Amino acid sequence: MVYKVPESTKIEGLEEKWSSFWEENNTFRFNRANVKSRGEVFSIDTPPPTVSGSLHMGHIFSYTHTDIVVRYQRMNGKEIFYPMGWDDNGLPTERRVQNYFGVTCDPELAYDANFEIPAKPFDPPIPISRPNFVELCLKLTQEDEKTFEDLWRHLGISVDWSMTYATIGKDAQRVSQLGFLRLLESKSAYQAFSPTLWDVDFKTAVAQAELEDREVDGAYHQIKFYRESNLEPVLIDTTRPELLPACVALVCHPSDDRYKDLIGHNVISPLFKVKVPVHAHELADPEKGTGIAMVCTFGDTTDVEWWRDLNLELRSVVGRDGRILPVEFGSAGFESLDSNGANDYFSQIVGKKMNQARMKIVELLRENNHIVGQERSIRHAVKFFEKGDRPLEIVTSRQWYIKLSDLTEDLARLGKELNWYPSHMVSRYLNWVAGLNGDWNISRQRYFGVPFPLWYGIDDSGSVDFSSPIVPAEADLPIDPSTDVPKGFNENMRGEPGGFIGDPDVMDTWATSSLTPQIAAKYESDEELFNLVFPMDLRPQAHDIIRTWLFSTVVRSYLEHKVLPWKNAAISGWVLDPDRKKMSKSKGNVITPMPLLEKHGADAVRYWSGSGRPGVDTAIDEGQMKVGRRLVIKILNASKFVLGRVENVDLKDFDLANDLTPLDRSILKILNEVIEHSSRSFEQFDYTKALELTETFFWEFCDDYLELVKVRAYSEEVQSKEVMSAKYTLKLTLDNLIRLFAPFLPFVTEEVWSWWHSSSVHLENWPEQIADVNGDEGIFRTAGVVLLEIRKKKTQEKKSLKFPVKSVHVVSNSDFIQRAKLSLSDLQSAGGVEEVSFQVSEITTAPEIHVILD
RNA sequence: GGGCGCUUAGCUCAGUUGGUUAGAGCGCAGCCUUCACACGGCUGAGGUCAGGCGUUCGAGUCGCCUAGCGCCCA
Repeated sequence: MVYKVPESTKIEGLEEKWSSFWEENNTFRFNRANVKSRGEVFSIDTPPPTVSGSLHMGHIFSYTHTDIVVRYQRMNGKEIFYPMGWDDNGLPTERRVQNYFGVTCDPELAYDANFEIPAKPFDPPIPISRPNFVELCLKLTQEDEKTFEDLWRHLGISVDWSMTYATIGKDAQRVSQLGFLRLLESKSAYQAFSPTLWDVDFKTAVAQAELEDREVDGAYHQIKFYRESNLEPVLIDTTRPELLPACVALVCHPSDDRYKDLIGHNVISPLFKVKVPVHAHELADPEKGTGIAMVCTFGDTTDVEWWRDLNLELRSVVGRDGRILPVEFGSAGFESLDSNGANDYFSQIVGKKMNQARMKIVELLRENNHIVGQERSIRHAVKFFEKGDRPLEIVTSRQWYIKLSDLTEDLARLGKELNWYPSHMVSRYLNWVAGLNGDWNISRQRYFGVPFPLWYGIDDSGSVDFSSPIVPAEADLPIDPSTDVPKGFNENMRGEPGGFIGDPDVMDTWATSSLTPQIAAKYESDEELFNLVFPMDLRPQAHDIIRTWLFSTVVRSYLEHKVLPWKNAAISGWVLDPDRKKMSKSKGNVITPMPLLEKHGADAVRYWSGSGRPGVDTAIDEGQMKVGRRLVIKILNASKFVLGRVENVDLKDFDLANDLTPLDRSILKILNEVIEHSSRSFEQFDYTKALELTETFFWEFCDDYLELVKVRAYSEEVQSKEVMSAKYTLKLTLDNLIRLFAPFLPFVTEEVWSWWHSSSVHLENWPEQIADVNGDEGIFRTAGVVLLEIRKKKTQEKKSLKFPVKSVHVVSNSDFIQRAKLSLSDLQSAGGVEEVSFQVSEITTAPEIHVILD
């Protein structure tokens, strides 16, 4: 074809030009017709980004790493299965919808078909029905997805946009519900009425993986209990005096002599006069407070352990809204030695929020002389929902769980079987698995999520029978139990005696997100596809979601398929702000990607990303982006030069062994090494090394090789072996360099490639070593050393680089001189050297090169 | 408290299985408008490899200890 080398090169506009070219030509479509076996596919399971959040540089960073590897694998002959998912399921979306439209969800309301989206948010917020609310969620997430997709296209992420999925989409619902029914069948899922960590603002249960310890201010209050036998006071320290009415026992350490005589006896609580037993338990810390603690149902997770281990009574006083529940002292479970007094005190805190109840109880204790001394301020770790603002409470409720307790050994083994990049990340996973302290609660009392595909029968007396759920047929999935009706019932039996109700809860987002390999691969709806791509080759993600996303995906894959969901996990680090601080909204140091992409160009931003090794936290560095941009410009210009002189050179016409000069063979030898090392690095997911090797070689190629052969390359003497050798080498080297750079800099490489090809460089073969080169790399290196001395002399003399050189005298060992002689004419023309002389000296360690200017 | 990682030039980072004089880029300084490239190029200065002890003919690299930083878990 006729070369289309532009008169002047320009860097702007490459993103728009080539991203639409790729879209129009379906360049990155997964085509199963090209594939005969699983081995010919490279499949990627990326954790879908949360669309209701904003895109940050961490996304750019991590997704670029993946894309670099993907583009290498594609050129290396693999058919690429690279779908993009959107995580639009769950709380972040609900919260965003509430703020964006000024609405709240009230599940009691009926659907309003005429509901109109407000031009600006309702103020104050108005309640709407659950179906209306879900509609708004879907609408907003679609807009968000568009923004995300635009950014990915701008960045040149080579996903197949025809395979996009959403974690709230029909397929995701089907797979999540199917997965759940299978777990139910295998008894890996069970429901229980038990203490649950509860966020009082979101009004939902929270799982272990969503917890976060935060240091908060608290205060110890020293309260008097009284021995049943002689009413002697027993002092306990507590940070939660408001839970006094929920106290069910006191505990001390079995070896704590101070309280030995109390164990097995009762004490009486102040104010409420409830008789509670004293027990010994290993978890009581003799160093903490007075060494004897009050157990309440429930103040924290230790209370839950004590309650279980010691078979204590249940006295719940904490409501799901975080307020004190009404209870009746004197009734079953709340027996008191003075019911009237207890109810009188309790009436003063009922309905109050925890903080207010605490102040009131302290006041009452103090008035009645049940408190010792002043409160002592402390800072202590308290459990929070990672997205929440108030400490978690523990309430007792019906929840669905996935059993993990008997899986820990298998999960640890699977973790070790996975190839981790970098390898030390496995310890994060093993650490988490070893620390698991319960089963996985997958119920959430929320609205926007995948519903449990279950109904419960209602008996004739009107009470719900949770013990034998009614399940739909797998073929009917997905279903919504709040609108769909189980077989054998009709809609007007909903909520009626003898009828049914749907499970009101939705699944934890992780219960869906843990199935992304199955969702993307269309498990049980496209068996052929699933078998071609699962288990996936690569899971790329950041290290902060090992315990959540990676872990839960391994769990689900093991429970459903008994295998790992992927072969490799590439863990990227975090992006830090330019001062190496973690970026966060509260610090106000978040840097958004689009302005940087527009300022430096996508290739330049990718260049910066590509310099971040797997697992290493990396600071945003605009300097690196500038370097990337300079590299892009250099590629354009060097390509323009090379292609301007080699149009009529046919690479096929050449006999490498006989037609090439020693210098030309030398640079090709070095190119071969770059190809070999770069490929090997890519196989280890060490794209950074591959980039560095290619970049270094490219600069050598430009600075030294192009200069050395310029005169030969300009010649039009097509009969001259030397001239044709230079042109051949230039063309071949450029051809390989562009392909070596393609995974990193998809836009500029495609641009340059288009100057002399009609196809996409991204579908070309990854470079292979050039055969029959037989080069001595020392020849090029030697020429480089001499050239450096010539340039140095000119620089020192403040002369331009084209200033002529009268003579160069080289004193060195015979090896060096022999090599220098083999590129003599190139050296002379590149340096403008009139005369070169050599002197062999085997005692000289470093070569002496004397340059005399005119 | 347990675990993982990091500490190399002013900054950001490479440094293979231990092996001459420890590398790169940025920044800095100086120079060059050169016929691919000023959205450039060339040249240069700059390091007690966190500290200590040990193994070794030889340690940035291996082992132990100490300090500091970051993260994960409890």
